[in-house]
Amino acid sequence: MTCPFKPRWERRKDARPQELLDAALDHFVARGFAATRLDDVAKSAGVSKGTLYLYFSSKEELLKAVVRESIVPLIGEAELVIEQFEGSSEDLFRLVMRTWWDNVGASKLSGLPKLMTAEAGNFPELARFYQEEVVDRGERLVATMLRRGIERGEIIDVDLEIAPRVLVAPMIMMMLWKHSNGVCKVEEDKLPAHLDYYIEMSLRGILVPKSENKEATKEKKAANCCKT
Amino acid sequence: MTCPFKPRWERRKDARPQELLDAALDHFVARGFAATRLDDVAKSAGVSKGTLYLYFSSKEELLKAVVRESIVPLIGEAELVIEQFEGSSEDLFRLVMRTWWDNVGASKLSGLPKLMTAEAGNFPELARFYQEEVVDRGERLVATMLRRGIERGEIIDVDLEIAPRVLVAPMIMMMLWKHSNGVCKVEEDKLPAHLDYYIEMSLRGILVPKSENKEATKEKKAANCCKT
DNA sequence: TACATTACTGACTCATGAGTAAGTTAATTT
DNA sequence: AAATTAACTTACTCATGAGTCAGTAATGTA
Repeated sequence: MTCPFKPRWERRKDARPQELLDAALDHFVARGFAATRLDDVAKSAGVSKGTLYLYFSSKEELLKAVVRESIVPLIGEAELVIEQFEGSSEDLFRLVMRTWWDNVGASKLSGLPKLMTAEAGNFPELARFYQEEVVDRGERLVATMLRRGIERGEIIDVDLEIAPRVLVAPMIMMMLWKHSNGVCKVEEDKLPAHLDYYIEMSLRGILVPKSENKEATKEKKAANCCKT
Repeated sequence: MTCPFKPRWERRKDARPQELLDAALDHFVARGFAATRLDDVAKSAGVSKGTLYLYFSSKEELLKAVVRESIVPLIGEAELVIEQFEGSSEDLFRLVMRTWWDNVGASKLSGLPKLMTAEAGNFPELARFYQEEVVDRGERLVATMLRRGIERGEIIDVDLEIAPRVLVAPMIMMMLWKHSNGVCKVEEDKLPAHLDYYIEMSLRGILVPKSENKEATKEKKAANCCKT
């Protein structure tokens, strides 16, 4: 069983925390907080439960760390994109939503919304943290994008408190679907089509109608402009 | 302590199951499956844990019963509304969405999506049941409504598989917000405004533009037609 | 190569809560 | 009013898994 040439285990103080966090995210997302066993998390990370406790003082602290460590980098990037962008609101909206999906929705980080939805009630402090550092910041981000569009005369005069939430909802739902095995089984390969559809429909809901500028080429151009 | 004129407990075989289901829904929604104690559920229903086991053979069976008993009546009504409706697609859409919110979103049943999102992974059979009897049926319902509108020339030629999901997503999210304490704390009293906003924005996304029929009264009429 | 350090293990304790069953009391029948 | 039924309670068992800690082995140092 034991190979005489390889040590039974290695000392890798630096790598352990991140490996444990990765494993923990997987388990928490898959089974929920209460139902995940720290023995399993440790095993997935290739260590024993005792080691886990060297790096995280309790199950709850582990959960908090998972949430904290995985969201910090997410929002910053998108904020930069919006600041620096030069083109039309239409293109900016597409860019931001697609980038967000590529970076978050398509990665394992897409499990966070499910985790927070399920566990927010049991961890009020953690919920507040997530609320402030992810949800609020994300909404402000979309509001900024909309304000820019309104000022440029490209987006209708939407409510900057409500519109971001309505716009963001389908994106969050797509992430939830990915992780709620069986509930609303959107086939994995259809999610990109969903994304396009959602983006174009949302745009029709907020853009100043083209017909107010130009009279020709109206028809149903907006409906299938996603097949670039 | 014990009043000599009232019995310490009553025999109410008929009322117990529903009272237990109500209490169970509350606890499951608030804390998740694994974290709810059957002692607490029983206490909320005014009985002891032993009594609970007279009516439900296990914790899992209780969960299944909660989901089954609470969703059956939901969809049927809406299906009828759509069949019988005579007016425009615009009005039908508003009617269906508002009715759904009043009957489900505003009641404690709005906790079901959260519950299923969180626990689907741990209960595959239950997830399949919910998928078939709630999600699929709901999507078909919206698709029927859209098809009707397309045939009447009032709604653009949307994808009948994808569009319903995108349209329904914000509604589900509103229910999730209500029950994820702290995460995206939409103030309870703002939800109706949200609903209106969501409905009108969705309509702009799917309706054949007014300008194709009539040329005057374009401006931004759609933007504030929710203040009937 | 002996020694010191510490990352890591694994077997333990102990609290919790699901499920059980013997006993109790309300209601019903004779 | 005594006997019977069954709805309900209470006190129990037993499995599970979070958290602990004494011991072990990998690595660095002299």
